[in-house]
Amino acid sequence: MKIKVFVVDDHYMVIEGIRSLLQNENDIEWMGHATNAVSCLAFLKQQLPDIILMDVNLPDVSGIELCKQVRQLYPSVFVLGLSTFNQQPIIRNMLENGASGYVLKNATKEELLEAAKAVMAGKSYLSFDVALSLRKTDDELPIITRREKEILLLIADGLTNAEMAAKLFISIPTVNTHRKSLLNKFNVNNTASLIKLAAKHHLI
Amino acid sequence: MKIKVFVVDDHYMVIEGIRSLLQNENDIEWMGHATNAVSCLAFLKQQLPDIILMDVNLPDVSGIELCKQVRQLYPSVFVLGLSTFNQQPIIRNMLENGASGYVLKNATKEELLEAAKAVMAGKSYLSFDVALSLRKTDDELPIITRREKEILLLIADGLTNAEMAAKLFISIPTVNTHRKSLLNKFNVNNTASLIKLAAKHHLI
DNA sequence: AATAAAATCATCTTTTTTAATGATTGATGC
DNA sequence: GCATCAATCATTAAAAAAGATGATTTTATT
Repeated sequence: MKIKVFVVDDHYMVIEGIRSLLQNENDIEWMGHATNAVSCLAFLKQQLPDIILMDVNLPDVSGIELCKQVRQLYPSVFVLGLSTFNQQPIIRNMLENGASGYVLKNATKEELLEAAKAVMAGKSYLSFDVALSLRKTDDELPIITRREKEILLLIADGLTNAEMAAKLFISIPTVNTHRKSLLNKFNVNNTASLIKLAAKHHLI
Repeated sequence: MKIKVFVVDDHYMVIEGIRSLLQNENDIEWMGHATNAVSCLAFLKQQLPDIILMDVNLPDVSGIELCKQVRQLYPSVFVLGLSTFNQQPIIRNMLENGASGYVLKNATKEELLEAAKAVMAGKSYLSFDVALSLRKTDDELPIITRREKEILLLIADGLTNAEMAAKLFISIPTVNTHRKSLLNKFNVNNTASLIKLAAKHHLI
């Protein structure tokens, strides 16, 4: 029984690369590809693969959203996240939305096959670097509350405390409190460092 | 006379994709690949391709640096930049360091061939989106001076004006002046917006 | 050599942020 | 029901950034 694989990625080179890597594998059946979320969903109405290799950066809908939809509509289809960068929040998000694993684009053929087989066996698979960085992140990225995140985004948009207070219907001292706890949690001394860190972790 | 092509990219999928796309082309001779700058330079000591397809994000040295070195050591070898994202400052930098063009990783086989031929004919080639965004950038990304850039980096590192002044052996008002002209040039009102914008454009 | 651009410094004012402390209310989880 | 945490607000003060203007000295560029 071959593993039916489908790829969603907006880069032809990557699609072609995966196809080329897997084409002579006896265990793999290539079902085709899509370059965006819409055509991926259209394809799934016709046929169901066993595994979708899914890039997280798609031109229309984000891979995270697509992953969520696919898993809801077709629970039998496993999703393997795929991307160039080792971005913890995104990877975390993919996994929370039903992805069975995550491989980076520098994966070898062997790693791809290993991942596919692990997923088909009901296990999950993470590239070594991904697993490593996910573990590290737990310690490094502070846990911030809903409200703090909201404030963070507004700070990044350049609002002053007064503007945020008006926008959120709360008092200026309250905004200030959240702001201070952000600085505390991220262990920085001023807005500049805060925004830089947040940008680095793709929070804004 | 076939065009001899060599690829430098740290993603196997991309290398394999390009190889697969070009392998049946009569005009193209595949010379091999490297996954980092060091092995690329090692290869060039043995043989010289006509064109190097070069990713800008390499694990050891940046593509920009590698491009510069290759062009200095082997002026007959053309470099075509290659990357996932349409990052204006990086692209600009590659071109300034001798690259003959730039293609995105969602390029089709046709586009790759067109780019290769253009480069061999002494022309330069830019993906449509790249050309578009480079033109747009001229208006959108302000030109900042050396000193301003220096200040920008220090602000992002969380230094206060006083700390920067001490570090750069200049007065606090001077730091302030640079800081204000940064806000002016980026057309923002405060540090938060400035850092966010700078991060977006990969300046910090 | 002349012009323009960059880097430097000064003064003064206003706005904003950061800091330090304390306190109340409501929700969540055990 | 009790403990914990999130979210709210208050007061006061110091530090920092932002805004407005003007001026001098290097450094590039033509």
